[in-house]
Amino acid sequence: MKEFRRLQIKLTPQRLAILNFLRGNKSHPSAEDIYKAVLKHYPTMSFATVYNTLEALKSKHRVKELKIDSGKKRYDPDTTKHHHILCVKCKKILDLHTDFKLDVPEELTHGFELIGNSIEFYGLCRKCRKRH
Amino acid sequence: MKEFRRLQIKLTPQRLAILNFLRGNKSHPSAEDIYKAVLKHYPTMSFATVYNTLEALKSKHRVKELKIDSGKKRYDPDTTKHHHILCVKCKKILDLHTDFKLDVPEELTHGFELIGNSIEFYGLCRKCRKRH
DNA sequence: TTATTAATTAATAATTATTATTAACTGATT
DNA sequence: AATCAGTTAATAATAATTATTAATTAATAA
Repeated sequence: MKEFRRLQIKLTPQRLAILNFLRGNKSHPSAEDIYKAVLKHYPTMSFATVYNTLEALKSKHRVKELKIDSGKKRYDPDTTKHHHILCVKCKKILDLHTDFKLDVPEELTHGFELIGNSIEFYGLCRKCRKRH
Repeated sequence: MKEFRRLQIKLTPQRLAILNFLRGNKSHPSAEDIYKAVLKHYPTMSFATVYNTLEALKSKHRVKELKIDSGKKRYDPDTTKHHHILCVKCKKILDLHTDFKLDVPEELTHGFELIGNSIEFYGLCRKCRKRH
């Protein structure tokens, strides 16, 4: 649909399926999560297509890759500025919509041209706290 | 040496070699970087030992695992509170020793018990800026 | 609408990073 | 010096991701 036309990438049923799964999704899924979910409705989906599509969406800033969960990438369709909390036990990720001011003094940037930043919080979610 | 005795893990030449390589090292090496470097002086070193030792040092809070570089873990022997800047092109990581106050309003934590946080900056280093 | 073409799919192989297994070995304690 | 528990290192296994490529398909132009 016109959404994809705006993205300047080809509209395919596979991509539509992935985008539909991601739309409004707050679970911060991994590539595997996406693959498994979309597979149900689209049994010929391949892993390569998931990665291809994520790459396309990433390059169009329609999805953000999170590095918070070491070992695997997690994806977030919400590209507005916000941060995350990871439960170190169950690996659940929740959003944290607050704005933090991070002013870096020029003399500490080592000559870097700063592009962006990300803030992650680590903790124990309610369920995992109960389970001791 | 007594350093290791304090760590309550056995002193072995391999571990000593790894610790010596890490000591004061500001390059934020990956496991492979460490392996290759130590291999020069210690040709029987195995990858498993690098990972074992890193695990041991991590559990004793003598080294911190960084998730800033997606796809691989990087390690930092400086465990004092500080942050990092990653060059998105050459993947160089530099330290940023500034303190940022991150007060998270209770009502936004989703019931999480917060343990810690980390802040990463992304940018282009001087060299990579020049190389357009 | 159809033909063309350039991008995409999906099967598969390859790669990269990490973890697991285990027999031989070795440092620390007795 | 002997014992033993922890460690090494070779290797296999796993997990996540990227690369390859022939067949397919969406977008565009005729």
